Amino acid sequence: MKTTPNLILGDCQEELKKIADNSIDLIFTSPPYADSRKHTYGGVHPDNYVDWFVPISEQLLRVIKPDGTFILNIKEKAVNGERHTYVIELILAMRKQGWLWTEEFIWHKKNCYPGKWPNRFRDAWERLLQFNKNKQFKMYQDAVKIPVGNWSKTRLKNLSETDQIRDNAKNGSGFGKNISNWVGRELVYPTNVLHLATECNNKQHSAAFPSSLPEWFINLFTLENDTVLDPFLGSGTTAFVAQQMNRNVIGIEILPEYYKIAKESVNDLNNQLPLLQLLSNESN
Amino acid sequence: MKTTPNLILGDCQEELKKIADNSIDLIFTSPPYADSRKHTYGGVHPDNYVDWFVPISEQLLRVIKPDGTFILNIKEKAVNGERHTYVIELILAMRKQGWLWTEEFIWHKKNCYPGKWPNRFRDAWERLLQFNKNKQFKMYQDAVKIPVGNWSKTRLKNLSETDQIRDNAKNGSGFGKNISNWVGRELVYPTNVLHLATECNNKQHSAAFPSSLPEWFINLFTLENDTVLDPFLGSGTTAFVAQQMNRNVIGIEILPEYYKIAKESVNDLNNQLPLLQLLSNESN
DNA sequence: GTTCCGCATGAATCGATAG
DNA sequence: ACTATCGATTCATGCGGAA
Repeated sequence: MKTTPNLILGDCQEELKKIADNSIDLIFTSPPYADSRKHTYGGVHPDNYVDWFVPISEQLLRVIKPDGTFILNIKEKAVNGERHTYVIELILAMRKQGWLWTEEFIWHKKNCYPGKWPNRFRDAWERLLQFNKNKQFKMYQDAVKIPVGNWSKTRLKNLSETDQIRDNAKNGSGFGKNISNWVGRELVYPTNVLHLATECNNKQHSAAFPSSLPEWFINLFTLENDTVLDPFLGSGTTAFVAQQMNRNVIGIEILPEYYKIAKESVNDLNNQLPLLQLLSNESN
Repeated sequence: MKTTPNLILGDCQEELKKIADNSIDLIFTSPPYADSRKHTYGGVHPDNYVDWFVPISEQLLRVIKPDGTFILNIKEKAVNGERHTYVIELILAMRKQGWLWTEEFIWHKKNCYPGKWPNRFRDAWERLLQFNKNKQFKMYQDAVKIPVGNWSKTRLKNLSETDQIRDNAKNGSGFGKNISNWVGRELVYPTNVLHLATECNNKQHSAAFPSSLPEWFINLFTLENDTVLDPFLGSGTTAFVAQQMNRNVIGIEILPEYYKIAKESVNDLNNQLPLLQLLSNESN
């Protein structure tokens, strides 16, 4: 039974306090990056980022189930010619709080646009930090198996490497269908590097991450009817995907304009459920 | 003019002291990972790793030129179900020494070690931490340009005006990336994600990393006749490649058996220079 | 001379067992 | 209780031999 998503307009620092202890199976979020969305979120300065986040992660530690998982999508900015250290300092601070730093996944952004700076290349990856409350946690590895790599040797030899990797892209034209033919063949477990396009399907608003990113972790760490929390909802990608996957959703967003977008996108989903579920099945 | 590689048998902690200040253009090294090569290197315990490395990085800071670069290939182990924090603590410690943490490249290992565990997937990436002495450093970006991939070719073809507008609005920095500038170009700059396979199958000496890894950074950060240092030479991949690329080489290795392998491989190179240069040109 | 198949081999990690 | 060792698990790669 699917419940209506619980989308909350408010400051997550306050709203999280209203959530019960040990009630969340998965937290997936992409907090506002330091100093980037200055005009929208008030712009947390990199030097203050850890102090700003630690009270929030303390609440997250309280509300997550003992066998739940927290996935934090984050990447440090280059400040003054250096990578800033607030992310790695945050890891150390959260461990002091009691979080276990279980793993670090890499999101390799395949299709970011070319760019040039005198002293660095395009940043094509982000961290997906996995934190847990305990060493034992739920993980459904079979839910994210991928086709065995041998196909590159045998069948798709003529295709270029970039073409072969395009299986993750949503624009399932062309080779997407070819790959689906091989899915039934043999499946292997993936690695801790995710190849995903940055493209977002939503035409109106650009999300911070593609829907396949939360989708992958929701599959990996939750079952249907589990509860997914995103304390920095943004335009609502996590909530939309989780709802689509028959998970319970709690989302918190401080900005009315983003909240409105998220709310509408989830409402659309509820109204058009049959169609969208069909599409989702097709894309699998 | 190429000089004979200066390969030194000894403890780099001592041998580094004999190298002149501000004399090295690029340091590329892959130190023994914590607790791994126990049988060979004596196995630095993860908890002691930072204390062990800091005196070495202090020497490296002394010998590197003001506009030189230090690339550190490293990855934390999983200890007790968690990723250990010695790598991120090392970054903080080296910054206190005066190093700038300029960038973090990702080496995505296409063929990583197999295995299955209840709580994690296979580890398919390693860090390539870039440190510099000053904000201004030498970087020859054109030397590592890559042919534009098929994906971006098709993407650029289909690029609509709204796509450009949306992208400019997204980063909002006013640094509008004019995509049309890239149409028709043969070569583009790479990103900070490197996609390489490990060379696990070389008969005699299986290197920790493929030769294309040091090759890429040597191209990026040095010119011919510059000096490359590897204080943990191992089987000598860095020295071999640097010598092949007409760079001066200093390599330090503490273990006689590895030292011997490195020495022989570089000697082979010197004797068969014409052939190997031919091969190297062909592989480019 | 090609292509194909079999096979050994890794910067691994966990859990159990032994001292 | 804490540390050290060992077996089981798993897959991309490149070599060598065979068709």
